[in-house]
Amino acid sequence: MPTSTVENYLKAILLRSGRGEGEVTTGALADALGVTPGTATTMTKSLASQGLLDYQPREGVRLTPEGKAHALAVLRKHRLIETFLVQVLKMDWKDVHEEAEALEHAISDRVLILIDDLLGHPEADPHGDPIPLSNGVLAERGLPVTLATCVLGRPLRVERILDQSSQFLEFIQRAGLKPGSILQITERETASGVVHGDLRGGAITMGLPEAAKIEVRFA
Amino acid sequence: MPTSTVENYLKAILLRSGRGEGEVTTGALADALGVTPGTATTMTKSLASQGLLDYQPREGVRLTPEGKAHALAVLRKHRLIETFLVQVLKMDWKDVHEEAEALEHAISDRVLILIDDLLGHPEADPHGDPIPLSNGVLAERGLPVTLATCVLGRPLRVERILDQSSQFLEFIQRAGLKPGSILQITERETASGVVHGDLRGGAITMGLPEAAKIEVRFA
DNA sequence: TGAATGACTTTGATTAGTCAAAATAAAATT
DNA sequence: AATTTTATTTTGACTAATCAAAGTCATTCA
Repeated sequence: MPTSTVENYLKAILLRSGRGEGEVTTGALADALGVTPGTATTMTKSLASQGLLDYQPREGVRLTPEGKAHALAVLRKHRLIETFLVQVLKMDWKDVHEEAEALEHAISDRVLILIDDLLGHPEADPHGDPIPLSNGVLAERGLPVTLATCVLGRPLRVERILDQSSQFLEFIQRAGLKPGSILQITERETASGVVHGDLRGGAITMGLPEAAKIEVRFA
Repeated sequence: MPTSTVENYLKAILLRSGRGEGEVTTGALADALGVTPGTATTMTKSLASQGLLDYQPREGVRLTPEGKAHALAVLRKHRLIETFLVQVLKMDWKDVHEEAEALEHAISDRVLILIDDLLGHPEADPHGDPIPLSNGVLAERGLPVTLATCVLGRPLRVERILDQSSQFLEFIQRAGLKPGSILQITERETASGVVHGDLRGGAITMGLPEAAKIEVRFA
């Protein structure tokens, strides 16, 4: 029974060790968790001694199989809870991340199964992020296509929003870009860093970094 | 933002300061929370210094208005969560207490309002315990009538189960004595400590201490 | 009334998680 | 290559919550 602090560290490492080589620096961890670098170093050493991750001083950390299993279980809880909050409690889309952050450490496996059943075993949460299966398998797709990299002039469906900050989600909601929405990109000006698109309902404009946070697929 | 430990102390004090004079001894608290007496003393002093309760050494503690408001808020969460787990997630009756114990510290007021709406503002949880209102009013009834004190031969409706241990709840379930059930007591042998009753479905027998934990009202 | 009993409190120590600031190592710059 | 910058680690200290064991009261009981 790891503490919620431990769970948060493991989850943060999992989310940051993407498809790349998977080494996460203590500095990045400290940033992600809002603690000082020294604290992150201390904690990683402690987690390493518990067998949850491998740690080479000044190199970074990497989850062990055991640590990864834990992290995936927490991520599964988080995403199922988000889905539950939106679909059953009709909670506002931009608030669910924060709520799930607290609940993921308090909900038992027993309750999680009931929630999963009630929801009909969803594959993705409201942001379009895939929900790990209970056996720890996370359906990771190939290289993601985003509004910053997609071809111009073809209809696209929004698949996933890669930034969970409520500020960004509010923009997404205002612009009508939730997962499932259909749009196409008309112009991309790399030099000025601006992306233009067409959406049923009107034209949209956003910056390149923002466009890179919206994953799409051919509609 | 009190810690969950603080919330547990406040709730335990509230539940134990019933209608009596309301002084709870540190020893009783230690028992209730499963800590050593010394720990309970230390904590009560700390809570007193935070203005959540009044503490006279070797006398006991009593909630201040502020402490009581906190405690009632936690109790409201606990009982609404129990109701939610049974009614929405169809969780087994005897498991909900334990689950709610964890969730009551993690669920935000925002989510609680949504749950309360979804449930239609229930007045009592599945055990029949009254749910405090959001303004802190707790509908306490007069002196309770239980199977240990009720008259014989009259139809009664089970109102409330006063023991939340899963062992006892399992007996309640087996016997068909959930809140709402109708029965009558046919015989009470104080000397041998046994109570006999009739229930649609058959006769029941239990000990006096057990009978005292089942609150009833004329059907 | 004067010990004995039991309840409560103190004391000293421990664990988890954290920070601030000093120390060190590696990388970048000149 | 020497120096500066930046990232990381160490050190010492702190808070919340806890325990074990020693100390203190007040009450019973003889």
